[in-house]
Amino acid sequence: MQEFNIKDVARLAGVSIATVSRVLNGTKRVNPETREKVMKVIEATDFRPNALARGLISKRTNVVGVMIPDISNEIFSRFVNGLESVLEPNGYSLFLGITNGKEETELKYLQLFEDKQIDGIILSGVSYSKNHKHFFQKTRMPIIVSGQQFRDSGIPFVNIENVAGSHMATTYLLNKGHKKIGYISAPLFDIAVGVNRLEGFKKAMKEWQLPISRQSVVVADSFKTSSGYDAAKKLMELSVKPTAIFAATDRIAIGAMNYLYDNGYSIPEDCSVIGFDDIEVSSLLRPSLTTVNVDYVESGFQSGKQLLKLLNRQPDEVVGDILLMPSLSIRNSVSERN
Amino acid sequence: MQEFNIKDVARLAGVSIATVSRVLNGTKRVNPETREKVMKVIEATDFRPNALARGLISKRTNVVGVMIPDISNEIFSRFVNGLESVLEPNGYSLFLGITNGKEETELKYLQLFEDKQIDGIILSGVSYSKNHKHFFQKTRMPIIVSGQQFRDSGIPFVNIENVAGSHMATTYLLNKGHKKIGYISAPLFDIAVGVNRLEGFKKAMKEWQLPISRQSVVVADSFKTSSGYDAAKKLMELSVKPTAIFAATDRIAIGAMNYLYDNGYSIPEDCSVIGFDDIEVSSLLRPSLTTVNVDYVESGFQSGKQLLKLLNRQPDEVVGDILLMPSLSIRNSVSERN
DNA sequence: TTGTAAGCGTTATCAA
DNA sequence: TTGATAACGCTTACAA
Repeated sequence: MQEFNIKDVARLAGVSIATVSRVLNGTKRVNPETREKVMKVIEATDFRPNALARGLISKRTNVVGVMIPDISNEIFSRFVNGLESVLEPNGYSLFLGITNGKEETELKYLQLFEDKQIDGIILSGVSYSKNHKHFFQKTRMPIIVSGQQFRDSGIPFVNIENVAGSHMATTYLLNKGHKKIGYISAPLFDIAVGVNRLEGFKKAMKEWQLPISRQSVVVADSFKTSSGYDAAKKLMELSVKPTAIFAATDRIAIGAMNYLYDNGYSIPEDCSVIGFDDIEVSSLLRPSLTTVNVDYVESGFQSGKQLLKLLNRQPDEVVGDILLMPSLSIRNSVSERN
Repeated sequence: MQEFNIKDVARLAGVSIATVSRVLNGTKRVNPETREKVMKVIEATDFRPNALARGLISKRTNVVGVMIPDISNEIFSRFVNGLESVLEPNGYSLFLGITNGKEETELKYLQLFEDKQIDGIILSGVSYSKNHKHFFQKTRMPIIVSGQQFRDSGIPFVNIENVAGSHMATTYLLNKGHKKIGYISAPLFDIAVGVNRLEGFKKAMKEWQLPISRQSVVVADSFKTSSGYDAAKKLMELSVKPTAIFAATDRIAIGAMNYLYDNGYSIPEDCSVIGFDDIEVSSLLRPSLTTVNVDYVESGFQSGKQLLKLLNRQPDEVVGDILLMPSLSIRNSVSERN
């Protein structure tokens, strides 16, 4: 590949390879004159040191491994975006592991990260099996997990205040006069998005001393739009129709909106809709979707920052967890109700 | 990092490191018994060879560098998705370079790819300066470029039939009876999306012997929704309003739709809208957007396949270019007109 | 079939 | 301040 190596540079500059290495790394003192001489050769030959050889001995590769289930999901791509914005300026590049949600692939990448002597790992949307746990216990790699937390693993996390977020959305609806609120939950195997967001809804309803009928909470089959569509159907076919629907994710909310649209309900007059995530589409829809804004770019940014802390930490320094507070993006899908 | 190395395995198995290496690589014949013995130690110790050391000598890293301007842009994230779906099963992992459109960052990653002895490069949405050209001429790395083409570079490309696509969309409008069509072009510095798509529009109009007034073609300031909004405003303020708007990208089309919606025009009754790309939102909008479907996942898939060909090619084998034909996604934003 | 030993291109250690 | 030289962990001739 590269014709030139450090040996050639040393020869051309009339010094030893050790000196060239010192110039390259800025380590230790080098006589300005020799330094100049070497630099000239380096520039003239366009020499660049082999990163593999470098990493082999120095044990540092300046690469961070990122593992996510799906890059074409906006939530993760924005996360990676935020990650990159803090890691790149600090000299780290990204090694991307896309798992498609398969545990087997997850474990494969975890091993690959070690094989390649990557400096640190960022995880988001990955499972937490016995095998994972085993890996986490054995490895010495710095790890940050985002959008979830691995209980008792000691792995620092960056997560969203999901409970507070849905509490916020529910309270907003309640303040607007809605009492009959239908909740479309995300699948409950997802603790953060499924369980926690439902919890925030229940909490707010309880605070207003409003009962939650069994039928008014529908658990969507998946995170897809179509599941929101189906769930909204169930909700609107109840004898007591809700005046507002709160969906655990924007995608699900959009499915619900489409059901309403397709069946002649006007939004928000006949039924208000509120979502969670604030994906890009939400502001583009007409009516635009009122939703809980989660800054996934920021989440990536913070995750990257935490990893940098782990990478540069002092022996006794502790890197804590981070919880990001969502906010409300008020748009046009919710109206007043008496 | 890894406590164990090949030496330890060799010692524990009572063989030489060369034998362990042979077992590891399946190269050359190894006595089944010794092989068994070694395998047992490998499994018992959970030994995994150091990829850096391996790459250093073998000159292969099983890593492909991917360079794109923005991962949070759906078009690129789907592209990466397609790429991964063909590269991962073939044993390659992705090294991701996000450039944010900065030439400086592009060049940095190009060098990084070489430093890290990456096996091949996939480029999409990158510029083509003198420096780039220089790099491409010097490097021996297999490269595939997608969504664009580097003239006279000899670099195989995978691209979309942009001219045919917009010709198709225009013809569709014409067949629906539209004669006064407003075209919102993407910025013209982008050859593929700006120039080529405009060309297809003009071609179709010419075939129908319809004149194109100067005002009926508006070049958007950017690829953003807001630019589509502004452009639609210009179009609808003309003395002769168009009965249909063709926007060079869905994002721009959505901006146009929002302008129409906000100003009391109903779609498609008052004005039809057609887009290009078929991003996810388009099917979610109400009315859903009729648009030219471009399969970016497929584009990534094909790019990956072409790179694999380059990586495994015979000395005299030629890897050609690929042009992907888009199709029409007919939805509800276009109506008949007399 | 197996082992010895020479690299791969760096950094790090120790003298000089 | 500089230069030999020994690692780093592996693959691969070449010998045995």
